[in-house]
Amino acid sequence: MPELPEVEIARRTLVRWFEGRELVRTEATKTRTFRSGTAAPFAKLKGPLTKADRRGKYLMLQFGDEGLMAHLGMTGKFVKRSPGVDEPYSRARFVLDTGEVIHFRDPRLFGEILATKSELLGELPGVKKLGRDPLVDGLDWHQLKDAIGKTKLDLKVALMDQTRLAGLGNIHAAEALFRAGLHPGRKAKSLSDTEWKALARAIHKSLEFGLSEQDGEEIEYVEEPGVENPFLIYGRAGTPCRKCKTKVKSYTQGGRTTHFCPKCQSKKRKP
DNA sequence: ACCGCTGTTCTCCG
DNA sequence: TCGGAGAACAGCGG
Repeated sequence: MPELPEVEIARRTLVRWFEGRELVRTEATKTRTFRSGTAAPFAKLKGPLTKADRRGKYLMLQFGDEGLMAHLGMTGKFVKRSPGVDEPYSRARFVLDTGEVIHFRDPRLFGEILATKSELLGELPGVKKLGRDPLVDGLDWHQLKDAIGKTKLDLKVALMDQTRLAGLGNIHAAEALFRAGLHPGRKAKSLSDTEWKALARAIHKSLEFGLSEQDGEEIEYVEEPGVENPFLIYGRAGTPCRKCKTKVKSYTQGGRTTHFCPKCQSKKRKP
């Protein structure tokens, strides 16, 4: 259920898994995962992983001239398994020269894989429309203001609009707003420069935190019983705010649940 | 049994 | 053209 940090970790993990290895063959199960394009280019993939890029929540892998776009959707993830071990909800498989298999596992099928010529990866719809990526392109407060400062959208909705800014999802948009002390329902165009600066910093902090949280040998997003919610505001409705103890509230915004602290994130503009 | 969900895209409407 | 709401995709867990 990935946002930028999880996708970036997936990218790094894939690079590690492919290091010094060759892709021997691919296998695809016929599902919605391959909803665009044709099967032929996917079947052709082989050899060393020559490039692994990420833009927003999209992964773009290259095996020489042949490329692969992968989007994890809500429940997609890559896992590496020993030969012969089957993986529930495996939608695509990458067999390495060691015999190990990297599975694209995706129960809900919101994710997508598309193979095409490497040079066409950047032209794919979805990829092409992406806005600035805070890690790949950098994001200072001027750039942030340029990206979302003109829209009438609610601030949180604007932050999640992948065509304006690529990579933030429901969690990290909420986290960044909490760190910046901004109400998610503020209009994006109403921010003061002080607030833009705070928000730009907060975005970087949230993403950094996400990256540090997720770093590990295996990409693992599964919530385990007893493991505490690592986020400052996301998923904390009804519990005391970590900063001020005020009861955290939530409401629906752009079809998604937004969590915020009414005291720390007042609607009042800070000049 | 019903609801919600770390996402995207589409449609319908004003 | 923009923005808002709702649906669709599909499985699982509370």
